[in-house]
Amino acid sequence: MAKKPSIPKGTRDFSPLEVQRRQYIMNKIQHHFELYGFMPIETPSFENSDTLMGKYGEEGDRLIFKILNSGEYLKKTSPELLETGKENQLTSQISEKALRYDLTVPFARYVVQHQNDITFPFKRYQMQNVWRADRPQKGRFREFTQCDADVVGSNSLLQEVELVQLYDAVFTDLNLKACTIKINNRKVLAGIAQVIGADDKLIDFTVALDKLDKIGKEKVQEEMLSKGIDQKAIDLLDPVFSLTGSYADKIASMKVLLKDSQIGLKGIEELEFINSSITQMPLKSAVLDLDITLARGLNYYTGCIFEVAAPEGVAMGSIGGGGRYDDLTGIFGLKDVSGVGISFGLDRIYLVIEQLNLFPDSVRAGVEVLFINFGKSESQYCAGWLSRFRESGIKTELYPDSAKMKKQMSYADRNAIPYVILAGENEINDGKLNLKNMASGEQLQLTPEDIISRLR
RNA sequence: GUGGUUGUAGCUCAGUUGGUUAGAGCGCUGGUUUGUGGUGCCGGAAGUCGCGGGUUCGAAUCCCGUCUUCCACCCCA
Repeated sequence: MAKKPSIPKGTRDFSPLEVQRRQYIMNKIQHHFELYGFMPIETPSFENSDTLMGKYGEEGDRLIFKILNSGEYLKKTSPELLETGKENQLTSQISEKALRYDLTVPFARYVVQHQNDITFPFKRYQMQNVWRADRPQKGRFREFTQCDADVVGSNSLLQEVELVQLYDAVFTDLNLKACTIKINNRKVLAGIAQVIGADDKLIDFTVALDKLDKIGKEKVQEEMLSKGIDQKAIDLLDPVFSLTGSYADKIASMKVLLKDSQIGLKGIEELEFINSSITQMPLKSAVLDLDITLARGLNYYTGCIFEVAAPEGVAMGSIGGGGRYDDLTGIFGLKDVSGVGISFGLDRIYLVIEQLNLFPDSVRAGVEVLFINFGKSESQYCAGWLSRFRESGIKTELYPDSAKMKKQMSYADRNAIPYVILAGENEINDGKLNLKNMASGEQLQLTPEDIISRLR
């Protein structure tokens, strides 16, 4: 046998059942996107490199899949550059295109490029693959699907409120109870950094703080120290480390800490508004939780940030994330257009639903009815009814060969086809069909019309 | 990018201190009354033991390299 073919690491094939289940999730998400007034768009799988590079931070740039130029790609570069190995310069010379890393940046590019055709505020959704040159691990792939909904051209905090409700609506519909929607605000983080006198270390500070629930207070403090944040500043952070209680309690203590930071208080005010709005229209199954340590999110976020954690007991990274970005389109030359959006991680949601056994049995591939093939004349008799069944919306197939009954029956069995129809000489003479229920074994001689009305 | 882990039939895995034709279960396939599947019984096909190199009389087994799997870190959906 020839060497077995394979696929690149971090990619997957999907079986019929898996595709069916992915579509089940996507259909729910799409349904709610549209209920909330979002319109679909699609963008190319790859963009010009300069559209993507520099938007996700240094780490992000490293993880962008670059596409090698076609033709004589070394022509533009010089031997010296190859020798010295200055990768950044070299990459930009031999690669001018890259696979998209997320859907938000291409969307910002889309908005700027088509600004004259767009009526603001513009609400779009997009469900497409993205690629990251990451090392695969649990729930992490190099090719995966994101489902994004964003609004650009509105500063209103009502958008944030709606997006929280949208998260809740989708997860409720997927029967994924008790997801935690964590919320924080970049302004609050900036405020804290300001108050402790570490404005210039904002990124290091937030990255370290983000790890609090994972590695604990001591380790976080160590990391901050090692990044050059001084002990006095870290001492000032104590109230943040020991923040407990309800959303409102946390807000109250943060107000005290941030009393001298204008930007910090602005962030608190935003968080307060969202909470009071949600309190008036309670979520159906998700929990909104203020998490001051939540810092992640890409470079471009400026206001509220979101992250969704799977239900308790499921070990999985975040299954969704998003936030407000005030100036993403500014990078592409369109000022003063604020955007806010959320993303659903299809692949991780799939894994969570699978682990919790929440895929409905009705989500399955394959037909509902198999006609057993008894031979040429019998299958011709069936052929007419096949079309009638299909026109009635019943997924139907005829076994292609007049193979042994055993083989045909076990085909039905293994494909979990619920009904089999036997039509041999006797049935043809009576003008009937023999309908067999595979689960119960029950068999009935019925007219084709009877069967259609039963199955429809 | 860092650290660890894995790779033997289609699938899940055994394989003893390196020693004759590499095994099991499941699956596949044929038979078991010629119009009846999921359980039984009997038979069969299928693996240059991830790939490349090395040590050895001899390597699935030891060494080196490489790719792959999975996990943690970094980062993220």
